[in-house]
Amino acid sequence: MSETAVFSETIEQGLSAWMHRAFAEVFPETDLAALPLNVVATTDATFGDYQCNAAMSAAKLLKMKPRDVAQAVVDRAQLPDSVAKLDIAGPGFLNIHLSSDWLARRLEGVQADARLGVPAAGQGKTVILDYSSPNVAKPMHIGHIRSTVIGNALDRMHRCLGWRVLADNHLGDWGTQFGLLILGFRTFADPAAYEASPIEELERVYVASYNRSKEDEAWKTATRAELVKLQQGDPDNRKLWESFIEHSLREFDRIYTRLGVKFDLVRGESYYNAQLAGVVALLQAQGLAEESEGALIVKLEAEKLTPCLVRKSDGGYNYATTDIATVLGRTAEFKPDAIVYVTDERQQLHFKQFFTVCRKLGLTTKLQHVWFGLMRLPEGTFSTREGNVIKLDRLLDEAETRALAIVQQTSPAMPPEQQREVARAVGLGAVKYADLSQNPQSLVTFTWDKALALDGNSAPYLQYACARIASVQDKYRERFPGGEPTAHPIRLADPIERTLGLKLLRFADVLERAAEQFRPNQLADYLFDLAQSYSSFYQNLPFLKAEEGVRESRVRLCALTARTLRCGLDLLGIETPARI
RNA sequence: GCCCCUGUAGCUCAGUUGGAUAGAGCAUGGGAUUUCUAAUCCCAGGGUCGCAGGUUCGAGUCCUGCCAGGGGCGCCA
Repeated sequence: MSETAVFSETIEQGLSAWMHRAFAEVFPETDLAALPLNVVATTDATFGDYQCNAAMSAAKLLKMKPRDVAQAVVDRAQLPDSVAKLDIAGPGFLNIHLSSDWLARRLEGVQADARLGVPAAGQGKTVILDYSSPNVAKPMHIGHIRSTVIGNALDRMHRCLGWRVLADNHLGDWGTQFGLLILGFRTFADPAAYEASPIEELERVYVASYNRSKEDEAWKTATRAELVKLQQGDPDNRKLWESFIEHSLREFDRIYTRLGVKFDLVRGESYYNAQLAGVVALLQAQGLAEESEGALIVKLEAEKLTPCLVRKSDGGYNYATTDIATVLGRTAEFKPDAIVYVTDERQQLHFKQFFTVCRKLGLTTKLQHVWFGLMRLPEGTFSTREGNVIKLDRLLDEAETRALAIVQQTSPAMPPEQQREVARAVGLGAVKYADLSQNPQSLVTFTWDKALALDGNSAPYLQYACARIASVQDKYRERFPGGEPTAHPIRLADPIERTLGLKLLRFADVLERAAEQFRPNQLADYLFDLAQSYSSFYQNLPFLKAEEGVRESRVRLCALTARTLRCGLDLLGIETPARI
């Protein structure tokens, strides 16, 4: 959606602006700028379509009773074309009833708009999204899916809103693990196995080397020496390191292709190596860093944070230094308005520390840590070292297998090739949706049944709704050849179709809020709600058998629903097969 | 010991940043199909929002304390 926006504001934004004007006109002597005068959708349709709660919060400032404030607004506010009725309920709720005719015209406008009524809120702004970021030489497992899938949804959502997005895969391609890997590789690796299945072999080597380091001090020292050699540019170690990265990237790319994830930049930690000494020098020059126990730290006592370590006592640098160098590099090169990191909850303190250090360096770019709950197994956490990981490939395979069984059962007439294609989209969609429909910050315990749910609030339900609509459109063309739905106006006569129309028009508001709050689950919730409204509409109202005019209006609502669902699912990285 | 997060129906989870009678899905019970894809729809039961105080017109949401679980706390990332 790169076209110029037709709609400069959403419905909530339009109504909120109206309420601002109304309050300013009715109470010109009081400054209400600090109050939240925004309009939101009602929680219950019986109250109306949208509501404004400002009268109650303004009451104290105005030294009036909340109901009197509301009454004054109702008495004196000019109703815009969109509003049919404004009334008061309870302690002072202002309930807004939109004109059905206005809604219908708006729906027609949205249908004609390539951007589905979504304003380009991010036009001219740049955001760098740092997500996925797996460690080289380790397999991608179910713990990586959250960062990848959530990050990619945020990526797509921001692009849709007109942002210039730079998705950067900040690979873990530098650090202590390479000492273990290099020595381990020379000692334990099987070249044939490495050729055949590089990551698996590297994983085996890593675990063996790690285990030995725990019981063999000499081994541990030797791995450190290999790391130092690598960092000093030793050609042999360098060559091995490059080989690890190359093989890992090939494997990662295969999974990213499978997941439909693309990055604009793949710059690992090693990309910033040359800048690390300069970062530390800068911190020292500004008097921010000081020596402590042989290491160099930035004290953050005023911020009530523990110190941030920027250089180890052995002279090596660690991740805080790398992250600072990365921010400095990114701001210099791309001038972003925001940099967003998507990682698990364990890194909260680290980001607080390193954001604070960035502020002390005078950096003003918005820095945002979007964290999500760590994925656990029912029996506890998992790790490569423990060897109890569930690999991402296996999860995706299992998803497709389960979906295929259902496709074969419900669509036996479909050609096998197409069944597999549908099962692929449905299975992957189910896995992604299971993650995206949840508040990112909630704790997640992995179970197969939960991750692969194919019924209820799940991607297949939404995909099914899309497939039904495609079928409706086919039937329409078949039975009414030459019929042109858009030649007829949209009407919202029945309450069920009015509800559907109202929900369709909320898309832009939901998308903006979900992106602003970095919460794809708000979009997922909305899509499910929309699909439920559609299913109810589909089940309870005839359209192909309705009279001309009503029929076309309903077919248009179907078409707009399909586009909204497709667009929304696409923003979540979920495909919608034409048929299921 | 200190800091962060989580606690909502039998289970899995939402809850638009303080709004109206706390909502979905799964599971359970009942109903709907000669007609647009039944992976559907309609209806019902099911709640001390961890516990106790506080703030105010109004608290699942904010503040304090406690309980339970998870995570973190300078040389891993």
